[in-house]
Order: sequence, then structure tokens, then C-alpha cells
Amino acid sequence: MTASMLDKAAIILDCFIPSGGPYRLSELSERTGLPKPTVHRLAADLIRLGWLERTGPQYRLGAKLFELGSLVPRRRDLRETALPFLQDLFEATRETVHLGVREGMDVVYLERIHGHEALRLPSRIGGSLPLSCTAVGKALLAFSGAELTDELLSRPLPRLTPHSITDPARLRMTLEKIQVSGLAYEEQEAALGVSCIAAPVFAGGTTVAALSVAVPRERFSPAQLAPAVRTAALGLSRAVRGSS
Amino acid sequence: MTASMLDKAAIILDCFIPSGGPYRLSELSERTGLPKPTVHRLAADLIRLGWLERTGPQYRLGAKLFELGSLVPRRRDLRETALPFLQDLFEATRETVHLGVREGMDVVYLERIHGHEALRLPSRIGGSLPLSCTAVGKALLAFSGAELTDELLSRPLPRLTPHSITDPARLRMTLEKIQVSGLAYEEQEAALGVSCIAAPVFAGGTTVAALSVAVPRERFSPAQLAPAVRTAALGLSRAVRGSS
DNA sequence: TCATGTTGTTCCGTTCCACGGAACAAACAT
DNA sequence: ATGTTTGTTCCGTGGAACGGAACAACATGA
Repeated sequence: MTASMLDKAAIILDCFIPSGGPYRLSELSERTGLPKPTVHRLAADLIRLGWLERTGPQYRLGAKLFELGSLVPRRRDLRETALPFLQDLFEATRETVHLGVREGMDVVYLERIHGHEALRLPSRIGGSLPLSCTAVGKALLAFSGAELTDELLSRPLPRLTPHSITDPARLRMTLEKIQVSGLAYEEQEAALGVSCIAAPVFAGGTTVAALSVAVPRERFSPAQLAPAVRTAALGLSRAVRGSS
Repeated sequence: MTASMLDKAAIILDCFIPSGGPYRLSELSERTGLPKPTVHRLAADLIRLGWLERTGPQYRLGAKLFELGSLVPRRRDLRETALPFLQDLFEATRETVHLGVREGMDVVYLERIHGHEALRLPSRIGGSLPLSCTAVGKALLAFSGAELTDELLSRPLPRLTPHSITDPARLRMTLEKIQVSGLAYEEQEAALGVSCIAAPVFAGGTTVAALSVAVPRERFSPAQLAPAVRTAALGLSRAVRGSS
């Protein structure tokens, strides 16, 4: 089980998850556990391929990866059909809007649109967060079958803020409420000062995604946001059915 | 100069540019020029790494690439600061909006937002088109120095539609007009039935991007779009200066 | 200016695994 | 039933990846 050259290249690239930030050769060597000459040689290859870039001593992910990543069908197609509905939702609420799908026990964000005000959030396009800590995640979890919930609860629940739900019983109750109302709420469970409301997107009986609105805690008013989120999720559900 | 395993992996992945569409093993073998057993073995490795996915006989790009691609700093940072301005521009025009940068003699699109109406366009996020055939491209070209224009004109100009500019003299004239007005126009030069207007984004004396509005030919009215595009481009220029 | 640690780079003998032709199996077409 | 294409396995061989060691290019401090 000695790692091949390809594996090592993957290990190097994986270093850049989740920060993406620039690393120097020594840091890469340390973080990957690979000998320095090996990283040096492989990094040169990766640069030649456009998968890495280098300015002085700084290594970064290369533009070619952006190009390839944008073509991944499972991501691109859903994002494309969802975009108009996300626009609608954004215009209706003028708040930060998310589209996410489930990947294992995490939610992966496919899109995130917002206006000028920044709103510090841990969510990034292509990034992932624990299902139990986000509105999108809970919306996905509540409609993905009991087995998934059981498996999730078989391990301790992660915590991103002091408000994250870590009590299994409480999460179960929350999910039941979501199943009844069709809406998931989240209050400062992923980031302090930010609340969130989400709704699931269905296609052919399965839950394929969820979309949400994130709002600064002080001006969070579920009653106003709920209809907009519901409308967008339903519209997207119809559109997804039509395109797949 | 025999290709390493990494090179071959890159060759395989590059097959999926620009269509991204699913390929079968034989097609991959043919398109890459690699022997079938080699593709078979490498594809298995790539699947293990999440860079490819396979359903039955269909190979596709894998989700991991989306994750990595979303982290590429040069792309992500600009897209992030540009998004609010693209939103403004979209709301002002309610038409398809683009953000693009130059890469060699092509324009690469970083973002593309639109409403419900489809509008068949050759532009895709992460995809590239010839500089001379798009409004975004011409806006970039007009403000990237004379040497670049000379080099572009040293080879025959590509043509995407019968309206694409292929006459060097005509392109030069067009670029001069763009330099004066600060706005680039394009009428069915990239796709039939679609017109476009673009403006460059400056940061520290160099042109870092351009943004555009694409409109069905029949309702294209430059006078109405021009101020919105200009405003967005100027706003983004200011924001980019501030963040870099 | 020299001493000292750190980081980046080159060298090269050894090892080991990637390679792909050939043979086989499976799926389709006729 | 028969040919044809596609997917998969096998395996002996060659060559390329490997990484310790030595070197070079900096940076830091006295």
C-alpha cells in the first residue's frame, strides 16, 4: 500500500482544503508528510499541468482546476437550473442565499449569492459544513430517511458555535418539526450572529438539495422569509423534475 | 519525453473540456491516444481520488474537482468581490450578466447570472471563448496594451458565427472606439440572435476583468444598458482596488 | 562580517511499480 | 449462432519515481 505518484499529487492538492491559501514548499512537505524533494518534484509537475501556480515561494491552486471544477456535471447542472430561483429568492429577501446538497454527513454549498454587505459566514461555494449545524443541512437530513439520521447520531455531533445542537434527542425533535412544517431553522448554530431558514428541494421522491436564506440575527423574521423560501424551493423542485 | 502517470491523468481529465459530458472507456482511450488498459487503470485511480465518477459505463468528472476548483484563489477572490456588482447589474437590466478575465488569447468566464429565460449562449462558467468574438473579450483586449493586439492579429482571427470579426483592420477600428468610449459592443459575433455590451474593470492601471450584459438581439438597446454596465464596472474597479 | 538556522534545489544509485500487449470475458448487434 | 465491439485481467519487463545526502540561497542576529 505504498502511495503512487498520483496519490501523492492528490495529497498535495488536498492540503489546500479548506483554506486554499498559499503555502510554501516546507509547509507542504510538513502538512503532507512527504519528503521535501518529492514535493518539489511533484509540485513542478503540477505547475506544468496548471493545477498549481507559484509566485515566488508561494504555491496556490491553479486556474486549470477552476476550469475542470466548473464542468463537473452533477454540480453544474443543478446550479444552472437553480440559479433563477436563487435570484428570485435574493430579490425577495435581499439577504444572503444558499444552495446546498448532501455529501455524506456534510452539506456542500453549490452557490451562494449576496449583496454588498459582507456577513461573515463559514459557508463557501465548494466548501462543506456538518449537516447538523446548518439550516440547509437540517432540511436535507430531515427528508433523507431515518437510517441517515440514525447513522449521524451514532457519532457525537460536531459543534461550530455554543448554539450548535449536540443533544441527539433535541436534534430528533427539531427534525420532526422540520418534517411537519417543511422548513428548517437555524439560529447561530454555524456562525455567531447569523440565523437561517431553509427548505428542501425534491425530485422524484428524493431530496436533491436545499436552499436557504441567511440573515443577521437581529433582523431575523421567519414569518416574512418563510413564504419566499418555500416558493423558491417548490419552483426549483418543479424545474429539476423537468430537466432530469 | 515519455509521459508520466500524472501527465496521463491530466490528459484523461482534459478530455472533458469543454463538454464535460460522460464518456465511455473506449472513447477515452481513443480521445487520449492512450492504450485501453492504461486508461482503465488510471481511471480507477482517479475514481478512488474523487476526480472521476462512474455510473455503469459512463465516466464523468468527479465532485472533488468542483471542491478544489472553487478554492482557486485568483478566481474565487475576484468572483467574490464582483458578485454584489453583478447582482446590481442584473437587477438593473434583468438580463444575462457576465464576469470574465483574460487568459492568453481567450476570455474565461468566472460568473454568469441570469433569470428564468434561457438564452442559448456559448459562454459557460470556467469556459473560454476567443477574445475577438465577445464583448467581454474586446473590452479586455482594448485595454491590455498594443502588443497583445499585435500578437492576436499575427494569427488568423477565429470565427464563431458569420458575424464574428475576422478582418484585422476592422478589429483595430473597433478597439479604438472601445478605448474612446470605455464600452465594448458585440452583435451576434459569438452566438446568433444575441447582442452584448461590456465594460472593463481596472485595478492599479491594469485591466483585471470585464463585465457584460447579453441581450436577445431584438430588444438590444445600448443607450439603456450603457449606464448600468459602466456603473457596475466602475464600482467593481473601486472595490478591487480596496481588496488587493 | 561571520555564525547559524532555515528553506529551496540538485544529484544519483536503487528499487519497485507503472506499463501495455495479449489473452480473455461480457455485452451487444445482426 | 456469429461476428464485433467493449470492458477486464494477467504478467514480465523497463524505466521512471524515489528520497537521502549534499549543496545553495537566503534570512536572522550579534
